[in-house]
Amino acid sequence: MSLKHALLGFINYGPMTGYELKKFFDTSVAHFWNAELSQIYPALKAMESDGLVEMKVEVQDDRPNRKVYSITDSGRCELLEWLAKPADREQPREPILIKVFFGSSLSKRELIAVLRDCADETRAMLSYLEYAHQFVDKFVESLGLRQEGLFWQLTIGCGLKVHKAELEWAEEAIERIEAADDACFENEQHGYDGVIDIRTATEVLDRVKSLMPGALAGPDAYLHPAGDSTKEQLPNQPKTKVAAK
Amino acid sequence: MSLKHALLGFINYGPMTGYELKKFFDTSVAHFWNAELSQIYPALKAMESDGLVEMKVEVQDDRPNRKVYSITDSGRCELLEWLAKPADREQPREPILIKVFFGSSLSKRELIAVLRDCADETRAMLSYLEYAHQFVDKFVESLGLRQEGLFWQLTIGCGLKVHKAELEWAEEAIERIEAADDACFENEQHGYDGVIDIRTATEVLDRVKSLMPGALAGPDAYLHPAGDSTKEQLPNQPKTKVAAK
DNA sequence: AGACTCATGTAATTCGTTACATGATTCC
DNA sequence: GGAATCATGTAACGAATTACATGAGTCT
Repeated sequence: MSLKHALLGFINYGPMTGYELKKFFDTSVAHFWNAELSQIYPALKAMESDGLVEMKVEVQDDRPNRKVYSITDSGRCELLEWLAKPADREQPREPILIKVFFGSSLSKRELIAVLRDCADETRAMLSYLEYAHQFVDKFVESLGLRQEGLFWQLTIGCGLKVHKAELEWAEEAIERIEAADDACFENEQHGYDGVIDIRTATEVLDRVKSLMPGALAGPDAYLHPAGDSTKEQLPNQPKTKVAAK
Repeated sequence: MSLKHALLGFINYGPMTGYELKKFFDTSVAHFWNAELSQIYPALKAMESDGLVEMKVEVQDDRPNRKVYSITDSGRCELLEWLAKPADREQPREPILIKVFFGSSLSKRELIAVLRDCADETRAMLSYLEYAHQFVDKFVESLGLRQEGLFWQLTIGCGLKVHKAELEWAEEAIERIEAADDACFENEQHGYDGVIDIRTATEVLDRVKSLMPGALAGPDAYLHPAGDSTKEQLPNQPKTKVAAK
């Protein structure tokens, strides 16, 4: 669970309330992690009963009381341990690619509209990140936190690089689709039994698979760790199934 | 819900069972969408009662019966409508960036190890995608489906571009961190009250925000749609909050 | 007058993963 | 003999979003 560790990370900067945590999330890690208050409050409660954080109520008369959370030794330990572990990846989910994948069902015009929209959103994201870059500079300067600045800017740099690549792809895709033969589109009006005979397709799938051993066994199959090279196999050396993880 | 529409997309190619759908998922869209059988089966049931697909049982004696789903007119309509709508984006969640963000708590060595691991996984992903590219070529050729090939390869092209960018970033980040001052690391042993005074930080946050109007109002604030330019505002022209979506 | 900020939450629902269950057949 | 393939599912759990609830104070 990354959320709890992200919260721990912020609380490790100094004691905070849930409300403040939400603010920091929105102004710093929003481009790669989001959290709603309705998720933060229960998470803090759970972390408290796990002994990772401690809570103190600050009474206020004009406003609702504040519940200030600070990190415990156990929490700091847990955080450091988690940070040093290799990061696990979330399953990527890109609705835009589903649309492109089944693009043959759309008209050329429609598919291009979808991609243009995607490109626009990506451009908006890039503007945001450029702004965020300057923002962090000013924030870091005002508080005298040059050390943290390096890491914060690295995460923004990642976003910039990746989204630039995405934008380039979308623009290229639009060009390629514009150049494509009209016969590629709106093919839903093929025969009623579908574009593909599934039995045949499944057989071909299996045949191509056996021609390209290891192919599509999942990206993990292509990992050849530097350390233990005992049980790992390269895709060109077929044997049994490649087990990883 | 993209899953149902992805399923519809495949069933639109031709009638299939849940089991076959899982196979097609794993060998074609796995790099941007995953689905478990335990999710596919209930989804198909729901789609059937929604009238998007029809089911016919194919009795088999040696193996369990097959439930073959085919798309209905209503389902095809729903699919086309969904495909033509602008794609919504999933909230990105990148645990690796959380680790980099809080990198000052780690030692230089530890942080670099985490990033190297990330780079390795990205390289594995790239190998997988290059393999997948060839796989699709052979598959498309064997079945005579040049039209679909264009779209399928575009999705792989996206993965290649984006992951290459990610890898480049990781390699650059490692260099930058290696070059960084030692004082940037393991700063958890600062004063007990934390690295930052949260009250001050919050004030600075607000001040920088007011200096950079529109900043960090979220990426949507940077969208200037070509069509209706009435209610949209650019970040340089501060007014009230920018509402979007 | 209306919206936004501060400050806390709960409840319902959706989406997805992991684990469990069954059982014949076929491949190594 | 053990694993994988074919073929169906259910149940429990976890993560995240959306909606609902409260209420004083401040800003425009």
